[in-house]
Amino acid sequence: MAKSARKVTFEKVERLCKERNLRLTPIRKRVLEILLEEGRALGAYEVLESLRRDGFKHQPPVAYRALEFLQENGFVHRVEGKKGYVVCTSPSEPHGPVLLVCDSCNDVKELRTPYLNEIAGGIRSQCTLGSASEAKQHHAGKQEFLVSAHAIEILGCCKQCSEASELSSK
Amino acid sequence: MAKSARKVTFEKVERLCKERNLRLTPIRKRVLEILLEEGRALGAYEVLESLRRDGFKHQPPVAYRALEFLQENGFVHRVEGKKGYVVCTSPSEPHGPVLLVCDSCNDVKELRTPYLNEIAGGIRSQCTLGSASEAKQHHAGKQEFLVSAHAIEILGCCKQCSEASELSSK
DNA sequence: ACTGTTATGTTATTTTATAACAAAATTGAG
DNA sequence: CTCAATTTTGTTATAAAATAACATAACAGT
Repeated sequence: MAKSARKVTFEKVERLCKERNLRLTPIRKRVLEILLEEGRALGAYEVLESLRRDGFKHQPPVAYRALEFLQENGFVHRVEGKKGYVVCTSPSEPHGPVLLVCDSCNDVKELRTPYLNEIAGGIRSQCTLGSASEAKQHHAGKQEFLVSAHAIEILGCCKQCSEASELSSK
Repeated sequence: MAKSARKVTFEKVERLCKERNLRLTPIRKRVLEILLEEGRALGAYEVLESLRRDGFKHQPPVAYRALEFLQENGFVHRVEGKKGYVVCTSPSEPHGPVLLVCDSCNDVKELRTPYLNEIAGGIRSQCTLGSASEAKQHHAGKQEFLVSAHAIEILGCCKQCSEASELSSK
């Protein structure tokens, strides 16, 4: 993520916290910065190590609590497949993420919201039907499955890593 | 999962192993059975506990190795959000799963393959473009992101649990 | 039967995550 | 401001999930 984009995101989160009366305390702010600076999925213990270098307290709960706060309020996403966390690129309203996760460098790119809704909507609409009897239930106002959230992680190789491996194989 | 469906799935995996010269050893077979019997996402240590009850060896690597074998060959899917594993309902050819995961009972329903491909195709087609410059790269045969796999997990509440909580709230 | 390969047995350790409770800081009411 | 309630932080300890490493056993092909 470019430096200017980092700043924009950081200020957006600060603004959102004020609007919502959330306390963006020094630890929470620093954890957000750490994630913004790295750009890739960071594990809680990697965050912890950064906190240690910055002179913050660095027992596991310190990082986990800050990450929990940021995640609950939609400022970061958990990357399940990497047991890590990345900054959300559109924190204005909560959403399930669609993440492109690079397997070699852990870089994460979040797909933009309009497309996200397209996918999520498609999934949601499919969840309630599929056969004649299920369609009937759907019409009766019953749901097969009540969707509350989703996690979509696409694994692969980012542009940088593709190019790097192309070069090295020559 | 109904008993007959379990049997069908089990025999399908046995057949696939023969076709592909894979060794479905007693441990691997038993782990598959355990997952089939439960139907929901089971953690490695839950599998291990079942193995122990069945008189099998039950150190962690025993379960992890069997699960790794089953996963690598497309017979089970990992449920990242639950740190668990479920049996794949269409193991004939490898695919990234689309899973409906119940948050209260860990029941997992895998969406059927045709729909899966629809989603996956949608995601794949979106990965290469998005802006004019990216579209150009696409036409030049370059990819922004090379997709190798995906994990799509929809969280929510299954029918049984919805009905149960409806009853208890009356 | 021999040999290379694959799978299992086993111990130990690493990595990830949370429980529990005390102390400090912050907020809001009076 | 002062007090009480709430939230956040500090800290210790432990739980839960996953893997490293290496020895032994089983198997497959020659």
